[in-house]
Amino acid sequence: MNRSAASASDDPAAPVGSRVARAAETRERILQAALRLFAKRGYDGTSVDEVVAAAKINKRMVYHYFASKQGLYAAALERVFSQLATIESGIFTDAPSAGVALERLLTVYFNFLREHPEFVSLLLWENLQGGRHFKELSSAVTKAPILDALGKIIDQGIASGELRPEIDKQHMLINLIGLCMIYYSNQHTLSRTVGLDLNDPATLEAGLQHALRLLRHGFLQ
Amino acid sequence: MNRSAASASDDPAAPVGSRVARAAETRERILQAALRLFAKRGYDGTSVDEVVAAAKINKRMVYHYFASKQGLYAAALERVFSQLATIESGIFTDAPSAGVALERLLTVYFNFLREHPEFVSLLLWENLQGGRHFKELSSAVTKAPILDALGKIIDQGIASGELRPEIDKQHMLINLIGLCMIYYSNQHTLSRTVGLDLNDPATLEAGLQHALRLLRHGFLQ
Amino acid sequence: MNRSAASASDDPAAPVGSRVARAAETRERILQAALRLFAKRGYDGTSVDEVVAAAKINKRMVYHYFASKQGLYAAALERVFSQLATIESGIFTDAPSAGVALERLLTVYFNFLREHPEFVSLLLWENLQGGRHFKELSSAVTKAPILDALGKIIDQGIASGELRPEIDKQHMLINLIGLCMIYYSNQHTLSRTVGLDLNDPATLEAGLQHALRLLRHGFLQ
Amino acid sequence: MNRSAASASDDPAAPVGSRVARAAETRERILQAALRLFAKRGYDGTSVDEVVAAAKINKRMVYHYFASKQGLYAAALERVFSQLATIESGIFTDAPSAGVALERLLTVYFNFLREHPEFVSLLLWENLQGGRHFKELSSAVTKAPILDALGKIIDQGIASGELRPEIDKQHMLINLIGLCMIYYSNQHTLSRTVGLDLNDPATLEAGLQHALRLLRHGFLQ
DNA sequence: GATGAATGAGAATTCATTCAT
DNA sequence: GATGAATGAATTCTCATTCAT
Repeated sequence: MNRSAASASDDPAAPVGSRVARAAETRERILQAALRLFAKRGYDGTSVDEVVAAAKINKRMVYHYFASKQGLYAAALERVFSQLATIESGIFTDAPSAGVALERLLTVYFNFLREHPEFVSLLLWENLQGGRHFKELSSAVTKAPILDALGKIIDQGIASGELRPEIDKQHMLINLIGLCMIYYSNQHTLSRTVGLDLNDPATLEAGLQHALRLLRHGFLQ
Repeated sequence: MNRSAASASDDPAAPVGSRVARAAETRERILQAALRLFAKRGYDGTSVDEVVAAAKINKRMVYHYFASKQGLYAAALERVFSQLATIESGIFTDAPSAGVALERLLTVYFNFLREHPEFVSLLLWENLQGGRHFKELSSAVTKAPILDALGKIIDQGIASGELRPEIDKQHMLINLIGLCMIYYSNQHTLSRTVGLDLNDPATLEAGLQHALRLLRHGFLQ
Repeated sequence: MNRSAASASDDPAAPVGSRVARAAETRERILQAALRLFAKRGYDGTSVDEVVAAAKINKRMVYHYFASKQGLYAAALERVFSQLATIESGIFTDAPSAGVALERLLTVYFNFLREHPEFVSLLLWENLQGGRHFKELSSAVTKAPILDALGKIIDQGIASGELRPEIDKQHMLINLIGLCMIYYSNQHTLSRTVGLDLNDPATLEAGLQHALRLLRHGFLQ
Repeated sequence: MNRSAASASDDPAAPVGSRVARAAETRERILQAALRLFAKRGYDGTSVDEVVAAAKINKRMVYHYFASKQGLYAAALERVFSQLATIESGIFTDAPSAGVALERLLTVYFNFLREHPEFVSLLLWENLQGGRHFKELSSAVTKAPILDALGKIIDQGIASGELRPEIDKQHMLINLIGLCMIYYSNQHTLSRTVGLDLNDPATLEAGLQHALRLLRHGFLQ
């Protein structure tokens, strides 16, 4: 968090103000502007000119650093995904039980989505486009690092009799993500459909608690 | 030919083959083409020319019937939402218990999404665009007709002691939708992230069963 | 000759001033402008904007009628080649002898090139580009219609003992074209290299006569 | 590496590996790349970036050594023309007769064109552009060195009665060049028009022989 | 109701050239 | 001498929309 995305100019080998530093800064400015605009308006809804205007750079630089609009989009996608990796650490390691670990995961993921709307947006845009660019990313970025840990937790929980034995780690992860994602992916339509303001922090908090209880107990008494 | 996809030409006041009928058919052809293209490529990714080519009509007709590209998109959105109304009937009315009713709702919704990919797509496109057009639609279309029925079911279930008392009808509906939607909204990225082919019917069926069990029991033994 | 290239608006079915007529006129104006500019500056040296400015039409019309810059170039190439077909008629039909026929051909071709600089230019540009677009043209346009007639003339001339027996119709045609073409294809460099103004009609006339004599007698006494 | 294509690094004053030598080598690499690309794609079809990529040098170097793209083109043109000077030597000096000398000239020129396609290309590009850059070259390069020798040969041939007296040295040279050049300048279009593969060495050899016979005897028996 | 030609603004991308280091 | 980042104008082509018929 204190290691900002624009780390390029923090490189000690590239002193502030040097050509290399300013170049990296330019690249980063473009990427940030693109990230914001792609998230807000999608790939087709964003023009290179808008990115250029937002980043206050010469248009040619976009092609200098990213080769094409598609390349710029791919870079933005990669950047946003690498943020997700910050979640994993410490969720499971010191959890007193499998149940607590799963609840922590739901909580952390729910809050991550709230704090990273560009992640949600880019993820959905990408899926709507058939996941084209996502397929090009290295699996280091796209693989859920949580999955392995989650598998162990679930195995232990089942073995100890804490968790129901039919639980599958892959579908469990999807369930967890679905319970969180829906509050952000369908925020605008759901707000109207169910008559709740899903932009209101209190509503979101209530949603998280509701999902946690569902997870723990199901709906049955 | 006289049994077009849409209901327009079925209007008894518009005899088949009449000018009025052909006019309605033209309108319907445009709307169907737009629906498909908007779902596939989104608003910005679809050009009026593509719709015109797909519908095999004169470009001017789009503006005749829908005034603008935005109008066409709104019509497509409305059409796709009206499909959702087909769900409600008969889910709750003859359910033996509240639990069964909720499980039925999850099942029906899950399968509805599978069979209506354009609904999923347009819904997500719309949310990504801030729900602008959705807000313009009449609440007859956007209100979840299930919500009232769901509320009664839940109230009864809680009263009878079948359901846990903290269950909230609005968040419950969101939970249900989230458990279903995630399989379609994030199909492409999740397939890679968790290593499952979410396009495979068997995988989807397993996902539905997993969600149903979670709903019923939670994860705890 | 009195059937101008812009024949579209002469179509009796399309009265002058009608929409169809004006549309054809627009297409023709674009083609004429393109012809002139491509001949003068080549494919890469000509911008669509320049064509648009010269034709005084909206840029979109170029793509409406010719789909792409390449399509426009191909149309120009085809147009210029169809002009060549005007040569053939009556060169050989009433020639008193094979020798006279060959000399007439040289003369007519030489003068055709003089009067059709765009033909020369486009032909050379096309060869420099590897003949790409030429290959796409229908053979009706690209086949030398003279070749068959020339073959007969030469056969008769050889049979009657008028012509040397080793003469080959294909290489003979190439020789004839080469003797003419060089005066136009290399006009600027040759003018300086040999110290003649190849733009001067008198010089060109002298060149034609020199080529005719060479053709008739060779250089030997 | 120390035997570069150009003569620059052979300069004894610039020892191999010295800064001067490497500088000359850089210049030469640029020139060679430019030569090849200008010949293949023409002036407008070649971008400085392509030259830079082909020569694997820094873009700034082009401007350092050649001031501008035009300067680079002029240098390429000059280089290619200086190759032509290699023809002259020894064609006429020991020819047994004027006729043999002319035939040798045709043969040598024909083969020179075959072996120097960049010469043909650049020559034609230049003519199509109106000979602009050619006019800027020093006459040492552009003057046909053969012309004087050819004049003497022809004068002697006419005087001795070997050659026809109306032969003009300038038009004669043009005739000779035309008979050769056409096989290369119009290679692609003629191949299709006359139905011969002008890329085939055997066809070219037949063409040369045909031209030689025409030169010697004309077409008449 | 239906047609297709026409428009001008804007799309992504590339151009030759210069700058600071 | 050599580097590569930076520039602004120009490139081909597409956009949503309107016009006259």
